Amino acid sequence: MPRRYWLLKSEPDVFSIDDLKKAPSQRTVWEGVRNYQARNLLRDELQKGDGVLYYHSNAKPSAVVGTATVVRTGYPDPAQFDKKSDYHDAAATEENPRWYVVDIAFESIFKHPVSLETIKETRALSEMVLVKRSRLSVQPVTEAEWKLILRLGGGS
DNA sequence: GCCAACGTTGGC
DNA sequence: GCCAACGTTGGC
Repeated sequence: MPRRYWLLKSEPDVFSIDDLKKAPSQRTVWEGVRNYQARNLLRDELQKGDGVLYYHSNAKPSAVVGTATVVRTGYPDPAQFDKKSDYHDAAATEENPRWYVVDIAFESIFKHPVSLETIKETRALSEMVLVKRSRLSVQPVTEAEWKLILRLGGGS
């Protein structure tokens, strides 16, 4: 399987790319996804080594702000079993987990964040899931989209 | 902070 | 299985 590409959304107030850069080993568990379609992608599709566009949603401005790498494939989200967590799910059990996570590692912060506005204005990016189905928080990205966004981001 | 879009729940 | 009610996301 060749390397694939994904876009992951996070609100910077909750967990920004700077938080990822400062995290231990510059890694994090991508916890808290509570949408079935996104869950299926995390559980079944994201592979070690895949590229991640890190997107800040609910931000000023909302933008792709850098990149990360998948470093561990899907496994049950520990937070669903944690009664004290905001992400606790009473219907989930260790035998029958409902939600999944991957681990990602920091890769780069763009010199120039690629804003949603720019993405909408760029014809070659107009088919991105981000534009078409804006609410999905884990999305596939094509290789062409990946390359163009990295170019627009101007490196790290 | 508003609210449109969209996903989920649950009664029937 | 339909669909109204409700909750959440996320751009603006």
